[in-house]
Amino acid sequence: MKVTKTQARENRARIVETASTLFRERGYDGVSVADLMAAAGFTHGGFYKHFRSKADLMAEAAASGFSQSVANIAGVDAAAFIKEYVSRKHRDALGNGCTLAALSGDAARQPESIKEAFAAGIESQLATLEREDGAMGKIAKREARAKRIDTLAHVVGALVLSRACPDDSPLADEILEVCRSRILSQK
Amino acid sequence: MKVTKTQARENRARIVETASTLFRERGYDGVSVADLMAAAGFTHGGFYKHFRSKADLMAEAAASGFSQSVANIAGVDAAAFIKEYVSRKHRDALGNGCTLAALSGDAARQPESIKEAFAAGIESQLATLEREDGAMGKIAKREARAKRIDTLAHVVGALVLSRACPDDSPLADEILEVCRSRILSQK
DNA sequence: AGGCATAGATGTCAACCGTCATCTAAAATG
DNA sequence: CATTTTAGATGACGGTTGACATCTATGCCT
Repeated sequence: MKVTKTQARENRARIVETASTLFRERGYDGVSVADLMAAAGFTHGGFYKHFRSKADLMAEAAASGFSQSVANIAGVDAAAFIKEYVSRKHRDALGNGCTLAALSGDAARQPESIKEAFAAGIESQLATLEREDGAMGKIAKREARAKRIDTLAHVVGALVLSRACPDDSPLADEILEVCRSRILSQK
Repeated sequence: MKVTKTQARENRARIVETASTLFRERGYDGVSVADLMAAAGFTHGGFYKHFRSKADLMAEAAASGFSQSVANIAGVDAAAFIKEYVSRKHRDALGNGCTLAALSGDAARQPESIKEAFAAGIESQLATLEREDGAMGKIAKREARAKRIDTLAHVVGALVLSRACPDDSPLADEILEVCRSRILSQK
């Protein structure tokens, strides 16, 4: 059955959003096109009317995940960001959490087009963390960027490591708590 | 054809080692049992004479990767470890690099038995980094462990993020260099 | 030396993969 | 209102997946 042009665009967006969540939960190889379309409420056939390939969707879904993250952290200061990011709640919310933490490992083995989406996602994440700009010299500016990159890597590493531990294991929580307090104090 | 008992044990070990490398390169879902056995020089049929399932092998391969890492960093001091870990060479050596950096993202979606192998791997990694023990009070000891956990998360995050960027992209190198110098200086 | 146990080869299984050709019914266009 | 366009459904394709049953030839134990 056919559908309004606007409806079709909405459906497409729904596929991308569903994919974004599903990929974070199960990884790129853990989600088939048929799974995905079923989760979005369609049969698998229509997929290729919207996307040229699964890889194309992977890149779009990543971009969607990043812009969702950016929207979530817009307006919060560095300390609040760290506290939310390095938390049990975030760790246990795989499908709705940060795309970087959930899929960077997978992205490393994917085609260049997806890595480009990740690089763009990292940059936009860094730009959003930029809260204390104002008047700054060149050196201070470079230093501020370095600090943001370093902090981002740090929080991602903490989350990734904690998630690799068994659910509810002491080590998983210890990693989170230790890293959270240390990242905050050295900011 | 049958084979000596020792030969069979060697063959089994070869399968585990091959798996350890292949999994790091392509992820758990990116390596089929047939691929793996072929890479180790066998046909796929014999696999289930050695392992109860693919998941069983995944856990063993992870353990093998961790003990390889531990052997590599035994005897080096913290600064040298950081310099080697957060380097282009390590980043570009996926199959021979740290299992934590290559597969933690995948492990998060795997059965509990594999996460247990990762938790054990993290602990042994921490124990190996323990170089400056000597006489220490309880508080100092806890502080030292916290520092090691924090550093491990930090270096893993740096590598994971750098690998998610396009090959030879400026951002990939920037992340590595920024994080390396910052982790070293704040040690 | 002879029978048993077993490593590995071979082949098969149903389920699944990404991709696409085809059909359809309704929306868009005129 | 007639024509063209197209979103989505259906179904099929060649290939691959993890798993396992079977066979065979050989090392092992008595």
